[in-house]
Amino acid sequence: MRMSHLFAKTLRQAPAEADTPNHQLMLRAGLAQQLAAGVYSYLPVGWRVMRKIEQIIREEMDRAGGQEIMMPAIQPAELWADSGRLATMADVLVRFQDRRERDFVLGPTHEEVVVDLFKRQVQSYRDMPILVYQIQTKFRDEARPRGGLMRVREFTMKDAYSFDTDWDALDANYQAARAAYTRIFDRCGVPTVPVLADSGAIGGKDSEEFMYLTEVGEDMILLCPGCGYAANEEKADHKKHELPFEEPRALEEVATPGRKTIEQLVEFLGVPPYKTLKAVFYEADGAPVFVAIRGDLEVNEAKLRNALKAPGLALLDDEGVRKHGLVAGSASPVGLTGVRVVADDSALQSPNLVAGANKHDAHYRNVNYGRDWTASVVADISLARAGSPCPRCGTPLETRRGMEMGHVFKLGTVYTERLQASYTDEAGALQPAVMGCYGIGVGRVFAGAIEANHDERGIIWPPGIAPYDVHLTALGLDKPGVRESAEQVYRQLQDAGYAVLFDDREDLSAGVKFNDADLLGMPLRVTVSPRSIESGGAELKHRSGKDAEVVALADVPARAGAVLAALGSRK
RNA sequence: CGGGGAGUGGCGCAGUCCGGUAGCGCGCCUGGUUUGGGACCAGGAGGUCGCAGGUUCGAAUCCUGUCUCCCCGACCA
Repeated sequence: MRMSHLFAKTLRQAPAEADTPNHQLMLRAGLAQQLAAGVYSYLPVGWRVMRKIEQIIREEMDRAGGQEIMMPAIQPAELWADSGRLATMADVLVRFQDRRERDFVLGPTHEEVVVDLFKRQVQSYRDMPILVYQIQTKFRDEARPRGGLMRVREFTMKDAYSFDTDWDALDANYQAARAAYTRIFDRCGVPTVPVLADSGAIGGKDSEEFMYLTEVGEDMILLCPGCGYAANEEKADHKKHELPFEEPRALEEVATPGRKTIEQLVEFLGVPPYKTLKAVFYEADGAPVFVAIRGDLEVNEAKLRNALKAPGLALLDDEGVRKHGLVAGSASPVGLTGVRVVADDSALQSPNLVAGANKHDAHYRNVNYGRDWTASVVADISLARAGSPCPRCGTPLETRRGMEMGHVFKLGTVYTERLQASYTDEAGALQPAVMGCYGIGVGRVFAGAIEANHDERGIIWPPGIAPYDVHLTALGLDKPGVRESAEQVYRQLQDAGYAVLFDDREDLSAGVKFNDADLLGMPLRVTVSPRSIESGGAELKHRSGKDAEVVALADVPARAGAVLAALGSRK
C-alpha cells in the first residue's frame, strides 16, 4: 500500500476524547474513528489488524474442532421472550419493529439463535460433540461506552457454542476452547491470565475470563501470590477473620448521638470494626432487602444478586429507605419486621456485635444471631479486597486491574431446557443437551495488543497481527535513483509475499516519515535514501531495535524474511 | 440514571467573566528553497462558534430549552 493514497492520516496530537495509551495510539495512527459513543469505523490499517486477529481465531478454533458458521444479527424478539432474556437483558437490547410491526432485537449474543439452530440439526447423541463458532457484529446498548474499543455498543465478537451429551463431555469441549484461547491471545501478543469469573445473568456454572492485566483495565482482579488463585472481584472468595467463641452477653442499648457510620461507631464505642454489624439496603423486584454483614466487610453485589436470584438488584435510594421505615445509620435486623433480611455468613459466627437499634442515636451491644435476629437467606455475599486472605491458602490477596479479552463458560442445560433442545440418548430417552459458550472480543484484543505493545513513540505490533510486515520508507524521492530503487524494493518484497506499507509521500522530511513509521509500528522498517544507496542499498531496522543494517537492494527480501522470521512472524 | 467537565476550521486550543466584523499552533492548497528523527520563506483556502428560542441597535460571549461527547459512579455473558 502506498501511503500517498492511504485512506487515513496520522495525528501528531491525540484527540481529547482518548485517555488511555491504546485509545490515543489507535486514533493517532488512524486505525479507527468514532462515529457515536461506542460506535466505530475501522480504517484500512486498523481493519487489516482486525482481519488478522480474526484469522488467528479461525485457525485456532478450527484446530480445536470448531466449525465456523454465521448467524443473523437480526433476531425475532419472540425467541428472546422464550429464553426469558427479553426481560433480563432488556436494558442492553437494541430493539426495532419491522414494517409489519413485528418485534426484533439486534443480537447482543447468540445463545438463543444457536440453540434454535441446534434443534433443527441435531436429534441424536451420535451427532455430538458439536463446537460451532462465528465472528459477528454484536449490538448492546451499554449504559456507558468507554475506553475507546474497550466498551462499545457495536462490536465484533467471536462467539463459540458447544453441545454435548453430558457434563464430562462438555468439559472436554471446554478444555479445548480454553486451550485455543491461550494460543490465540499468545499469537496476538496479549498476555492473559484465566481468572475465575461470575457467570452473571446468563446462568451456568464454571466460568473463566481471560484477563490482560493492566492499570487501564476496567475490571478488578484478585490474585494470590502464594498459590496462584485468581478471580474477578465479582467472584473472588476469601477467608474471613474468624472470631473466637464468646458467651452471648445480655443485649444492651447504648446512646450513640450522631454516630451513623461504622467508623464513627468504632471510634465512639472503642470496638473493632469486626465486632459491629453493618446494614446495607437494597431493592429487588420492588421489595426492600435488608443486608446484614460484619462491619469489617463490604457487600459484593454480584454475589448478593446470585444469592437472591435477583438480577435487577440495586441500592435503595434515600427516599426508598425512608419509605420502608428504615433508620439509616442505626438500622439493624434486631426487631425488624416486614423486610426480607439477607445475612453474610460472617454475621452468624460473630458473637456480641454492635448493631443498630432501629431508632436514631442508639445502638445495641451484644447482638447475637439466632437469639436476637435471623435472616431468610444466609450466604457468602462479601467482597474480597487487597489483603483479604486467599480462600485456598490464606496468603493475603493482591489486586490488579484487567482488561477482559475473552470468557469461557459452562452453561449446562439452562438454554437447552428453556428452549427445549433435546436429543435422544442411547437408551432412547430425551435429554437436554449440555452447552458451553466461549466469547472473544476481537476489538478488545486489538486494543489490548496496542496497550501491551507500545512505547513512547508508538505502536510495536506483534508480528502475528501487524497490518503490514514491512514499512518501506523512501527519503529524497526526487534525488537520482531513489524512486527507482524504492519502487524496486517495494515490488520485490511484494513478489516475495510480504505485505508492505510504502511511504512514497513526496516533500516530507525524514523526521516526519520516521516518526510515522514508529507510530504505525510495523515490525520491520526498510529505508531507501541517497545515503542508503551510497552505502550499498537499503537500510533495515526492526521497530523495537536500535541499530540498522544496510543490505544490497537485491538482497532485501531474503534479509527481511530472515529478520521477520527471527521476530516470530509467520508469513 | 446520579455527579463532574466540554462542544469555536481536519486535530490541539485561546477568546466567553466584562456583548461591538472570530484568533493561535499543527494539518491542508500554490510557488520556491530544503531533505536521516515532527524544515524554511511567501501567498492562500477553510468556521451558520453543537442546535433552537429569547434579550439587545448588536450575541461565540447574557438568558431559557435541547442535543452530543468525555470522565467518575451505577450498570455490564
